[in-house]
Formats: sequence, C-alpha cells, structure tokens
Amino acid sequence: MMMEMEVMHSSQQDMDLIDILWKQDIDLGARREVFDYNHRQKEHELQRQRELEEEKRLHLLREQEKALLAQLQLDEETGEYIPRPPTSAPLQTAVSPLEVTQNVGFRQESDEAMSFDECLLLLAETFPITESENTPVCLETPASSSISSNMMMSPEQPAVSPASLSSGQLPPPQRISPDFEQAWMELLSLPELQQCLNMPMEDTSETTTYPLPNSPEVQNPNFPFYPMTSVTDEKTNCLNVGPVEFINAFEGSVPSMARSEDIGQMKVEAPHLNSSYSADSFCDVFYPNAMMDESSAHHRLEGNESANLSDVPIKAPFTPMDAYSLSPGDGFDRGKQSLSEVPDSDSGISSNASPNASSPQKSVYGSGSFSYSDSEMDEFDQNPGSAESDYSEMFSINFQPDDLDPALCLSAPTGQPHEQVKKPKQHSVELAEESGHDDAPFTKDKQKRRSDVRLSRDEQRAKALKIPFTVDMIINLPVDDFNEMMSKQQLNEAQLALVRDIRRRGKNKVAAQNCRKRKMENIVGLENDLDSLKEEKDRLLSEKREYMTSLKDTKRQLNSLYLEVFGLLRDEKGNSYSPSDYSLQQSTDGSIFLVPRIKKTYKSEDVH
DNA sequence: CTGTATTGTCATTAT
DNA sequence: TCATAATGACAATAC
Repeated sequence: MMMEMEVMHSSQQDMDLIDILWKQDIDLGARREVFDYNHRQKEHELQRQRELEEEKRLHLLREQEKALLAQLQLDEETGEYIPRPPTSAPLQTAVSPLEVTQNVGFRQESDEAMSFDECLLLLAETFPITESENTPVCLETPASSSISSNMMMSPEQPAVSPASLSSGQLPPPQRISPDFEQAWMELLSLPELQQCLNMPMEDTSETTTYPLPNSPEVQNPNFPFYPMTSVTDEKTNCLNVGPVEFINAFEGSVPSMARSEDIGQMKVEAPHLNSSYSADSFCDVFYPNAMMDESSAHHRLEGNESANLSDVPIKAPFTPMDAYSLSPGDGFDRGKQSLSEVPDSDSGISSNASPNASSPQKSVYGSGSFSYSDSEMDEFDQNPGSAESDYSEMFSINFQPDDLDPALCLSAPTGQPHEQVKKPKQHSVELAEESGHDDAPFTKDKQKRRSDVRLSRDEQRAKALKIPFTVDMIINLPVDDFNEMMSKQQLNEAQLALVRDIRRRGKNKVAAQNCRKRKMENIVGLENDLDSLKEEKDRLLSEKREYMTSLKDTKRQLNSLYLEVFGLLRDEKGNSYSPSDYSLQQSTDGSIFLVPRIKKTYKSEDVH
C-alpha cells in the first residue's frame, strides 16, 4: 500500500490536499461539492486526475481479484458473492454476513489488501469524479481487512444499525439507496477505516481532530472536530452534528452522482433518500441520546412533511434551546402554508443558502456585551455577495473542504467563545437545511436549501445571543403568548431587540408572501375581468348594430307610410298636396294636422 | 452575460 | 399609541 501511495501521490502537496479532502469527506460524508462548487474547482481538477489514476489502478486490481473470485460462492438467489466459510470467518463475525455486489465487482476475501482495494473501488465508483479524492488517501493507509467486508456487507446486517435497515433489500447493483448509505455509515464506523483515515495524517494536530462521526471519539467532549463552546451546547452539537451531517452528506452525494452522466449505470431512487429514513434512523442508531438535540429535533420536525418521522420516537425532552434548529422557516412555512401557501412554494424554505441574505441593516443586538454576536452579524451582513465564503466561514470545518482550517479544528475544542457559539449555530443551520431538502425532490434541493439558510439566519442570531426561544415561537406565537413568554425570561436589550426583529421579519415575510400572492390573484382577477369586459363590449356592440338596423328599417317603413298617407290626402278641389309644401304633424292629444311648410326653411325638418 | 423570477428584508403606510 | 398587516422598493440569488 505504501508503494501505491507513493505512486498515487507524487508530491507532498497532493498528499496534503488529499488529506484535507479526505478529512472533509469524513465530515461531510463525501458530499463536498454540494457545499461549494466554485471554491473547489482546483481541488476537483486534482481530484479528477487522481481519480482517473486510481480508477485505472483499481480496475487492474479488480482483474487480479478475479482470480480470487473462485474463493467466493455465488448465491444464485441473492446474486451475492458469499465468501467460503473458512476464509472470511473473522470478518463475518465482526460485521455480519458478507455480501458483495456483483456489478461493483467486489468480492469477499480474506486478503486484507484486496478487500481494501475493493473498498476503494467502491468509493471510486460511488463518487466517480468529485468524490474520488478520498480513495487515494485511503489506499495509502494500511489496508484494513474488515473495511472492505463492511463495505460489501448487506444493508440488512443487524450488527450496526438495524433501524436504518428498514428498507431491507439489497439494492440492485450499481444502484444507490439507503442501503448503500447504510453500508457507508457502517464502513466509516469501522475502527479499521478510521484508523486508515487517520493514518495519513501523522500530524496529530490534524489527524486526531477528525474522528469519524460514529466513532467512539465523537463521544469525547474534547473532540476537536466539533468546536464547542458552552457546555450545554457541546454535547448536543457533538452528538448530533456529526451523524446528521454525515447522513445529509450522503443524501447530497446521491443527487450529485445522479447528475453526473459518467455514472449512467448508477440510479438513484428518490424515495429511498427520504430524509426521515436515513437521518433519523442513523441518529437513532448511532446517537440514541442525541436525538434530543436541536439538530435532530429540527430534522425531525422538518421531516414531518415526509411522513416517516413519526416512526422515530423522540428519546429526549425537547427544550427551547434544542428547538433552535427548528428552522424558523420550517415551522414558519408550515404555518404559512396552512394559511394559504402551496406546500413547496415556500416560503421560505427554499433552498439555496444565501448566508448573506440579511440586509445591511445592523440591529441593535450585537452591540455592547454581545460583541460576539456582533461579529457574527458582520459576518452575515458584510459578506452579502459571497454565499460560499460565508458558508465556508460558518462551516469551515464541516462544509468547506477547501477552507478547512486545522487551526480552527484544534482551537474549537479549546472552547473559544466565538468559535463555540458560531459553530453550533452553523451546524444547526446546516442541519436544518439538510433536513429540509431531504424530503424534497432533488430539483428543489437548491431552493429549499436557500430558504432554509435564510431562515436560519435569524435562528443563528438567536442562538448567538442565546435567546431561549425558537424562532418559530418568536414569530408565530400570538401577542399575548409572546409577551408572556418574553416576560418569563430576562433578556437583555440586545436580545429583546433581536427577538423583536425576528418576529417582525418573520411576520413581514409572511405578509410579503401573502401580499404577493394577493397581488398575483388580483392580477389574475383583473385579467379575467378584462376578458369578461371585452366580451361584454363585443356583445353590446353587436346588439347596437342590431338595433341600428332595426331602427333604420323602422324609419324606412315610417317614411313609406307617411308618403302613402300623404298621397291619399286631397284638398277641396280634389287635388293632392305636395309633400314639399305640406307636412303632417301630430299634436300632443293625438290629432293630426296638415301644416303648410315654410318654404326652404323647415322643409327638410318637417319631412323627416 | 443579461434578463427574469423568486424571495427576504426594510421602510412606510394602513388598519 | 402600539401591534400588526399591507405594500412598494430594493437586494441577493437562481435559472
């Protein structure tokens, strides 16, 4: 493996890059590009090169492994390769029945190196382009026998997380499904793999700081990976963030994979990606205690839309602080939707993260004792243009592979106030975001994410100022309840200001949405009115034409009758009157008179 | 790259 | 007068 490592990585620089990427992968669950495309272009290029090399090498290895295929038994029913009893007994015991996806070309083997290669191959195939950088690092590390086996083990295997295995069936080859995610989780959870991952990073400062989410290290409060400040937040963040993000990362990775045409054979089944399933189940499995934390709670709440959440019981009390992650947007949106909005329209829940969303307006909060919050505000407000950069700052560890800053990771555990508060907050945001798009169709991921992030801004602010209410509560509570709630907590000026702003913004957002909806409805109504009026106009014009025609005919008839009557009149001498000299006029009482015309003056008038 | 649509926010006005 | 709703305007972002 070392040889391969050398081959793989020509320069230390590459090594470093890969290490960073790999670490990020660990954090992100191999879903990096989702967070930042632009910033990682360079890395992607390198990754692609590495990946290509890796692919070639892996294919060669695969060919070699075919020789070992004989050691495996093909189960006709399942289509799985099952290692022959003698060879892989230890592995099986450790993990569960060993199963290898045929198409992937993995087989169960006793040979550690080979199995690990298979693992790498799986990684490479799973994340063809962008994700591949992880594999090189992994290869370099000493092979761990169990890793590959875990990779290949069937999703059903009860060993690690039965709950997450609900789907049960082994996905068709080349298909990505929750099972696959499960396999990933399990794979990453293996101590061997962790060891493998950590091995490349000899620098303890960096290496130690990146334990796998489900690794025992996560339990360690001091675990640098998740910067924690306050003692209260520490636990929740540590526990929750890891798994959820991890899960989210998986979910995110799938869409990306689906997009890549290179992976034509890979098919993603959206239903399987149901957030509730993967996230919750994972949380339950790996962090039963963490469910109470905000991220979990948030996820759960958000997932209500998806319907599966109900399956997962809440195992811990839900405190107001925990509810932070309830993205204001979610609850908010839900409420709004209940009022009148279309479910996905969202309100706010749309997706793309626009960290900067906030307008430059600087609120009162943040000043004075809350310098921290202030800085945070600045962070939000001063980087309006660069959503990416904001995100990177906010999620430098977990979400900004490129920006990964070891120093941050190290410092975080130390408990610097700023770092501590920020990170958790961001985590919650990200979680909210992730959970938000879990249920949504892939097409709406971006939108939803953006909205989530936006909504989370207030959430983050609230958290920064340690406001003990959920944004949802702040916004949607009736005035009386709101005041009561506020009265029960002693908040300082900045906090009060922030709460008011949050409430104002939240309500205004709904109002704006309603206003726009109303406006659109008005436009539609006016258009309809216009159409109906046009029809009315046409109808009236037609009617007018008919009346005019009728009138004309009547006049003609009257003129004929007049002339006929006039022609019958005779004077004393029996001579007829000239119409030009006389006219017939009717008085008001109905009597008719023959009136002589005044020459040339009224002639025309009288006749007609 | 430009234009458009969407969305959140703020300021102002109306209720 | 205060809280809230309504709405015009602006900015950020995605497409």
